[in-house]
Amino acid sequence: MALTAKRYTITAALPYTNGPIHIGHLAGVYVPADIYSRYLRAQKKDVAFICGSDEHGVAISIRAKKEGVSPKEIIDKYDGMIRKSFDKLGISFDNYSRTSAPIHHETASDIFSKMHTAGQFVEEVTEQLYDPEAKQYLADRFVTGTCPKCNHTEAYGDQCEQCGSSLNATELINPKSTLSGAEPILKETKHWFLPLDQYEDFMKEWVIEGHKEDWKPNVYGQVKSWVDEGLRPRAVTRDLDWGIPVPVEGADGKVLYVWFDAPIGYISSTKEWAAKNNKDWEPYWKDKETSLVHFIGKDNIVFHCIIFPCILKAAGDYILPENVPANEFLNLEGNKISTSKNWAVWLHEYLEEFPGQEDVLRYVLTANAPETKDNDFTWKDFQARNNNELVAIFGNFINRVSVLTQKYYDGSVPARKNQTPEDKEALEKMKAFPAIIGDSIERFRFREASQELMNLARLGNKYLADQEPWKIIKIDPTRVETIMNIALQIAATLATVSEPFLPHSAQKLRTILNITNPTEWNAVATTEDLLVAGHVIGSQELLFAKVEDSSIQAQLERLQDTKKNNAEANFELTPVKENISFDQFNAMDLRTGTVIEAEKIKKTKKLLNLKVDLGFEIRTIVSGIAESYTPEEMIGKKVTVLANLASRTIKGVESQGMLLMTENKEGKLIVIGPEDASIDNGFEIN
RNA sequence: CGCGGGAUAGAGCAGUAGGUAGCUCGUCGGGCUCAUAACCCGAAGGUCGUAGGUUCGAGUCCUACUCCCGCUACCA
Repeated sequence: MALTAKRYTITAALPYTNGPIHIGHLAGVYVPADIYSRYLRAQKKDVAFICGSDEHGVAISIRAKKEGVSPKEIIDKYDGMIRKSFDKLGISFDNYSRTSAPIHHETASDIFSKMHTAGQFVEEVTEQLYDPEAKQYLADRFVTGTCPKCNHTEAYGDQCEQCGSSLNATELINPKSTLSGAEPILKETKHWFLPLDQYEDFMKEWVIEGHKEDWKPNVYGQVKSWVDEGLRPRAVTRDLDWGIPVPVEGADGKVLYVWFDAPIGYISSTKEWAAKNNKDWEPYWKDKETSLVHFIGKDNIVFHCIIFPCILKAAGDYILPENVPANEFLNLEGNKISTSKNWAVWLHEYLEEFPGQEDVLRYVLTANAPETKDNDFTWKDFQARNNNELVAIFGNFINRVSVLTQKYYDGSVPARKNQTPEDKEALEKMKAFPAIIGDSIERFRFREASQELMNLARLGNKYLADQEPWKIIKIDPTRVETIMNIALQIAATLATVSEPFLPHSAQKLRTILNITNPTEWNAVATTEDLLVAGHVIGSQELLFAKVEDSSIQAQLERLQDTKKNNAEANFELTPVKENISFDQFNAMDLRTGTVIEAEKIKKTKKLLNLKVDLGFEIRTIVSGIAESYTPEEMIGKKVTVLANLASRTIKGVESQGMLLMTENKEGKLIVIGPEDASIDNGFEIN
């Protein structure tokens, strides 16, 4: 146990107010952060658990434009929704702020100004692509056009997904802005850069040397790779109209980059909290005896482990994070969670559909948390975890104890008399649990901690099964008093140690046991009687409810519907292209052929290397269909080939033609080929 | 392309100084009946991603490769 810090500042990644909260966010960040914070409070530590809505950035601005509303309407909607659902789930933030709040604008501007005055930024004028219609500078990703290498017509400004080449947006042929469709122009713009290259020594000493042992491998490895590659200056401003104005003269139309302002949101949220509670915020960010911990998802590692710490370092007299326990990602029923595809379990919907079962979600997401690698959330697993663990092990133990106590003693806790070695062993094991669970939590192993919690309930069940009070009561009623007393002590221990994981259930359990002052976490091991003899427990009720097949079925059906709806929504016939002359048509040489060999091109997602028999010769053709067809499926397939397309070398393979394909509603590519078996290879199509 | 993480029983995971492969759920068998058909005991089930190497001995160290995820591209 090494909770030596004087106080703790715990942050959870600021949710982006571009959509509601889903299970991925919860499993990755909010549930573990909440368990950690609740545990620290149980340890009587001084804790500030800080979060807030992240409301700036280009995505919100674009979304507002598309929906024809103001950015404020978007952020107000989701900020409200997110707050409410967090609250219902029992995420115990000490303060939840928002980056559109005046205090945040002040704080972020202030930090920027100070750094600017101290000469901590580098100014640079660069040429960037600009959409004259949308009146906006464009990130590379927002430009599409024809790939100069493979002629793919839908290459992105940074990379062509067909041939895999990295591109510069300026290289694209016929570039188009994805915002307005206009052709982007180059325009000069000035930006402020944080010279991260000057912080390499600092990063090496602080993380590479200093946190080799205590940071998670995924976090440490990621940081190390960045530092080893060499850090480059990073722009901290953007040309946008939505965000915090750059507080420097001549910076009209520029705002702070969201990744500069968002983490500062932790500081402003702390300030807001301190002001409300008549506290001083500064020790929580500046006192060396404060332990700062950031809970985030893996996509955020570089910002929280490199950029933000460098900002804190540059801003002066701030502390650095003690640990950044980033989690991996959670998938849903085998597919990536996606806000835009509505492939998610939304917290606000869950709370309505599973009323009173907030803790079930908390438990399932903890027990199956993506701590070391991506994990999969399935409704079947959700049901199993609830019915087989929470209900069958934890809930059932409590019910057994409560029923027997009511039955034998009218709810009054009996006294402990002569103890057998088994009794003593059970009590000893029980007393060890707070430390065991605490140790796991302190090492950020929440999955393990939740299993230890369950093991305590198992201990209770086993003790009852071994001692068989329902049998002994007929032979030796005095002995049963001791047995039930011990079982009740275990139940009371559960009431204490389950609180960080299952706060609602812990409360319910306290009601069942009629506990008003629960034994403190660290006192369990030293307290003789958590429930004293004569204490009258409350009325019997079930701690957890079963999840029926029907409600799981309903959730699965909804996901099926989502898939269907997505397919329908994305289905859009492209308009007919401009007319071409007969000669142009005639210029294309289309031939029938048969695939005779097919293999996946290594290190690519989509490419197959095909050998196609055209009758008069065998062609090598590279085709981007690997996500729709396996090599085995392609072999023997009749296909249509554009035979006189200029050859291209893709991934080192010379492709001599192109297969004709179409795409179905699900996005699967379908080969267009002659179906009639009488058609031989090499025949012309016209 | 580069870099990081992961790959261990049907599923989810431990295995962090190299020495006979463990846990939870599920499955099968048994016991019990206080308990939400709950609980307790036992069994089956793994060539530890692939191929080499170091070693008396490798899930654990080295090399190469394969697959999944992420970062580089503001989705935790």
